[in-house]
Amino acid sequence: MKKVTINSVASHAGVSKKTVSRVLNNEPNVSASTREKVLNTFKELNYSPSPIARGLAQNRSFIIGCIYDNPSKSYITRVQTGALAACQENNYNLLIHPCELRGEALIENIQQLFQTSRPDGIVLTPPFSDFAEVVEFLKSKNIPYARVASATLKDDSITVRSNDEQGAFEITQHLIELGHKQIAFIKGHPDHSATAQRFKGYLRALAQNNIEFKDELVEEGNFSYHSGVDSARSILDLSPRPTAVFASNDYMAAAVLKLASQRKLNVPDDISIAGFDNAPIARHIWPGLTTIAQPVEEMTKQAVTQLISHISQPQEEPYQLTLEAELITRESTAKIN
Amino acid sequence: MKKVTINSVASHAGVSKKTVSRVLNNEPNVSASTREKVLNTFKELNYSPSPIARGLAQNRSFIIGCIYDNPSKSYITRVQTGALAACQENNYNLLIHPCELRGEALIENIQQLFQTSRPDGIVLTPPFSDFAEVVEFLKSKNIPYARVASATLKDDSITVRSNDEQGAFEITQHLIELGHKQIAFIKGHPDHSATAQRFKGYLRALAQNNIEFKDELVEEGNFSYHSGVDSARSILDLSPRPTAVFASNDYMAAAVLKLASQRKLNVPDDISIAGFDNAPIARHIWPGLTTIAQPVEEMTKQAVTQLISHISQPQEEPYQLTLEAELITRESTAKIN
DNA sequence: CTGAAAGCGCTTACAG
DNA sequence: CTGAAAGCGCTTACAG
Repeated sequence: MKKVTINSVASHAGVSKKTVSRVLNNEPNVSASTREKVLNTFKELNYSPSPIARGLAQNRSFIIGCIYDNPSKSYITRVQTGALAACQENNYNLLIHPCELRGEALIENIQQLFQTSRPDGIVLTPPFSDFAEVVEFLKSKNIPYARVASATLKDDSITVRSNDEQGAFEITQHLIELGHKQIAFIKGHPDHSATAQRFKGYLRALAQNNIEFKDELVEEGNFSYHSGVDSARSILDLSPRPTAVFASNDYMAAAVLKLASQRKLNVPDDISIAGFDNAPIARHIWPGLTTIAQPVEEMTKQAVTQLISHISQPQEEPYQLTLEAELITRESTAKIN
Repeated sequence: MKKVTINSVASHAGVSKKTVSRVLNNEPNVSASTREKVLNTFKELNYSPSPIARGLAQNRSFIIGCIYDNPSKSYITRVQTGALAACQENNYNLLIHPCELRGEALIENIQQLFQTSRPDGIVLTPPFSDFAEVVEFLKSKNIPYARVASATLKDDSITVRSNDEQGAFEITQHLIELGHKQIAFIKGHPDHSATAQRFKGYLRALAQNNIEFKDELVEEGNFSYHSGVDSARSILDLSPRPTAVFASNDYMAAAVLKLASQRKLNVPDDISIAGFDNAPIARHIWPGLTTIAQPVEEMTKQAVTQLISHISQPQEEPYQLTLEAELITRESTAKIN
């Protein structure tokens, strides 16, 4: 069977291919009868227009590329969910392209993406949202992009973030209100802007309550479960042992919980544990983790929706939005004994 | 700045565009000096060929589409990891396209994908790997596809599976060897072929050890954590309470563990719990879950690698491979008290 | 309301 | 070893 193209349809329907194209794109200036004739031919020949040909003619691919390098798989899943929602609403498709932030060939890797495909726009997720090198590259290539959860890099592009500093403040405040003063903190990945933001929120809450900051209570993690295990070990070995631990994400908090359980510590009676992100694991373990719910799906959906609308008609005003995070209290935090 | 195309390069280098195309594609029959001249022009003009134009001319997109509908996010993440590895090795890109198996418009949804993009091939993951309607559709459209973890549907296409029945047999055998006879079982999603396979393995182990099968020990889950909670409730309410629970995946097993912990049951002393998949959560919780490690990434990578090679040159022999699953024992299972 | 021509940026098939 | 022509399947810009 031969491939059916706009030409087959045109000749079969006895019209020009321009008219077929008009019907295809719902353009005006086609008589009702002609339109119907063409529509029937579509069905008869089982015609389906080639997106590649349209792409070449219009210089568009209807593809959004998602660039990420994130130790938290569940974060990526949520990003994808949000991005897909926006794409589906707009007849776009989503291409995923993980990159290694610290790889030798980051920019080459992204260039590679554009050599093999040509997304109409890129959604940048942490840590790339704040990575000047990548942002500059996209700008130099004139590729539309949107940034999710950026915090530090000033850039007049589409940006949707949540208030990490405030979230970290609130959860620390929550621990303080429960009577905790010795609150250990596990930092996230140093390349992620959220890491500094969450640390800031922690510091602000301590300061506001006149609690002395102690460097020995702070551990360097990297958002991975594994790094949480290492940090937990150091923290639980401290003497006196802190009465609470605030980890910069739920994976690391889960690691603290696991290690504490292994050591027969009772959570929250012996030690309170809090996380960040409201990842699935936060409610899948026992006790459930007190955490900060970030609207990751919503942030990404908003960012991609704006990106797509910007692609069709570039806007003057850059779209910048900050969504609020929300404290979720579960069983892992309690009043100090 | 004007867009630089094969024409700009050709005229700038003083050759025909066919020659430029030859250099681009590393074809022979270009003199070393000409090749170098063209290569230099590439750099000088910062030329990057248009994948869309090439796609139209070659009728290829260098895109693989991944179709899925899976309640387990971590499974999807692993599928993506494997598919991406294969794509990257072959200069392909990965498009993700979730579908609702039970949505009214499943086929329309997939058709939609082909109206907005045109992947060169499709990788089908559970439950679609065994879904005749989808397979038939792709076949009718002459779209190359590969199936991951299919178990029941006979189809002479590229298929990579793991031995779910044997894995389930082994983990049940493991529980039996620990002295358990009252082993509850939580089924997976009825639309997934793995569900029946895992149940079969459970039954075979019981039979082989002359343990009577009891219907009341079997709960219907759907692979989601939430369904695990419901099933766990019923199981823990049984009297006498089973001494072990084998859940068809780790999420549901984690749910059993959480509920047991909430009820102050000690795992594994009061009750042993086993899962399936070796999802991250299996090692992130305490006690760690005894489970079956399935090589999901490897299965998908193999499937996509074969798919891509089949796209370039269709093979006669269909590629069919079965990988073995492996029992991982952790702290959640122990000798019966 | 309709269509013929040119073009998107490449490759294929052929000629020399 | 090199290139002119035609074509991939659409859209754009223009003419009527």
